[in-house]
Amino acid sequence: MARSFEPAVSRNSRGDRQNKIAEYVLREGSVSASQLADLFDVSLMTVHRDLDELERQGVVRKFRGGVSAQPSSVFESNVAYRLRSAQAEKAAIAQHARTLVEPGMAVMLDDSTTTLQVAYLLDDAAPLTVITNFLEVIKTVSQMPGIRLISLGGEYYPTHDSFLGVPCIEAIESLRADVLFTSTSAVSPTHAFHQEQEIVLVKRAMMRSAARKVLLIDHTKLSGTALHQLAPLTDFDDVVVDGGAPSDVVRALRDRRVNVHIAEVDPNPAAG
Amino acid sequence: MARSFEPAVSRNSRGDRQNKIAEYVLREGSVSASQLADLFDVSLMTVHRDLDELERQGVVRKFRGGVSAQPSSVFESNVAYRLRSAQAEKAAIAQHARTLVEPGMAVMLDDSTTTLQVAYLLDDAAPLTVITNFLEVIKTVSQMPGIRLISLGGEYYPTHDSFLGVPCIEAIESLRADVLFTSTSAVSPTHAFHQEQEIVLVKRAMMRSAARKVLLIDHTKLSGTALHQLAPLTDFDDVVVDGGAPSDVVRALRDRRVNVHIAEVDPNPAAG
DNA sequence: CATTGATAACAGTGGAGGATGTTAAGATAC
DNA sequence: GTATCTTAACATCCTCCACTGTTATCAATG
Repeated sequence: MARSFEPAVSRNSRGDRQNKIAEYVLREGSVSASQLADLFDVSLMTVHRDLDELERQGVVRKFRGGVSAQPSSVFESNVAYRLRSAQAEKAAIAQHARTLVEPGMAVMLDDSTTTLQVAYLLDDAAPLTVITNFLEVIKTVSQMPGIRLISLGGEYYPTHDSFLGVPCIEAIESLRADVLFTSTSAVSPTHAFHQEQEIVLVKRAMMRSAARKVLLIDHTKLSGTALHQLAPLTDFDDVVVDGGAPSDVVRALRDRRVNVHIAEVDPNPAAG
Repeated sequence: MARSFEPAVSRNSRGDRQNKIAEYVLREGSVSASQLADLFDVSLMTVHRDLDELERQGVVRKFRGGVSAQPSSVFESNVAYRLRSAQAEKAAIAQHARTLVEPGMAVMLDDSTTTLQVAYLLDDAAPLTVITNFLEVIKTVSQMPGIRLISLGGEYYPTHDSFLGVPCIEAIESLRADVLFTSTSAVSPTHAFHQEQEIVLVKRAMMRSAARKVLLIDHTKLSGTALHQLAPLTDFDDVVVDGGAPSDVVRALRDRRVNVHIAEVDPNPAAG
């Protein structure tokens, strides 16, 4: 009866091609739709559909005849692209996070793809209480027998697939968790940042309600900033990054008394 | 882009056969597994799997060599069986409920299969706010563009697939809905009942927070009772039943000033 | 101990839905 | 106005997964 709690990943050929298209566009700067159709040996219609998808994700910008890399900042596009493909790193970080969980604990998870990876691994940590506002985590954990699930209510935000707002914060404030796993979109050497006000308020509330606060960050998010400051890094009891983090950045963090853990990427993820 | 929000109904052959098996067992009282395999022309293994499923639903009881109808009370088994098959009635009731919804409203839905049917129909009522504690409704409505979704948090109960408890009630109390659609497991001529304390508390909170309270009841639930009293029927602004309701029962309700609506079952549901 | 029933494990099958291509209609640049 | 690009709509194909059957092992009855 050991079910798999992995996500239902869409067929690879499509995602693969989109990744390659993104890579190509980011490298070349700009390219025509028909060129891409030629290059990847698919119809023009399929290229258009891929480009629509990539544009929706903010990786490229369409114009009549083709696409270009998001002009506002090539760096950001690059980040956006990398975000979609740091799966192995996130899995490694999640594995490390999993070791911090003991049966009987109350675990709080915020809405991020990294904490979702953690959720997939909680199956055999029962008995456990999981608290979250992330619908994808809710769907996953609700299928796990032996895990008590507490949903934080609130208004549903389709862009994050999670519940936010005042009702959510009030729900958080009446709970206490043993450990919080949270992620964010950028960290500087001193602070964690996020671009959305609503999310920042919820994450802060979660931090107030958790005994141990763990920040999960893949290395593509290091050395950046975003609009809103979330918290100083020293407010977290642990910061888990993957092995791709530059050693000087890690050293700088440790110099500032940040408790950094390095999660090495499993070189052979198939042999589970 | 008009997607269907119907449920992913499992292939009919299986459900059909299970219904027929349930029917047969309830009629005969007891039957051997090999008889059933013969009768329905499937393998013994399949019969066992069906019987496991039916036992899980509390419809039959397995013993070595076969199954019998749940001996504790044939009546209840019968109810359990009917509950699974009043789909057409529930759909008709949901259609009627749908006519009470206007764009712009805040609609509250509790956790019941009947209100889930209502949720399926809300797609084209946008803009709309939907408030619910039922995970299946959350999954459905979160896919509907233009509908604002507010999740009531709380502890997840796998048996109901919904969120209950104090956090849920507190969330309800800080909201106000224009209309509440609720269902329950049994109604007498005077009151609505439910067998579980937790559910009753949540439903009562919902009733306090809704301007208009609508009770949705298929006729198999009429003239019964359950452990806990939920509310007098006159507390509801409307009670919607399907056309299968006995006319004397309907008359009795109306004599007691209950505002009963009859939802006729669509004789040709395919021609939508 | 023998016989029958129950379950576990693996393989085959069919159907549903997603992805792609084709065609035609609509939009936009020149 | 024309040519080119884009999108909508439909048909087709393919893949995944739930369902079923078969076989083999395990449990229970007598």
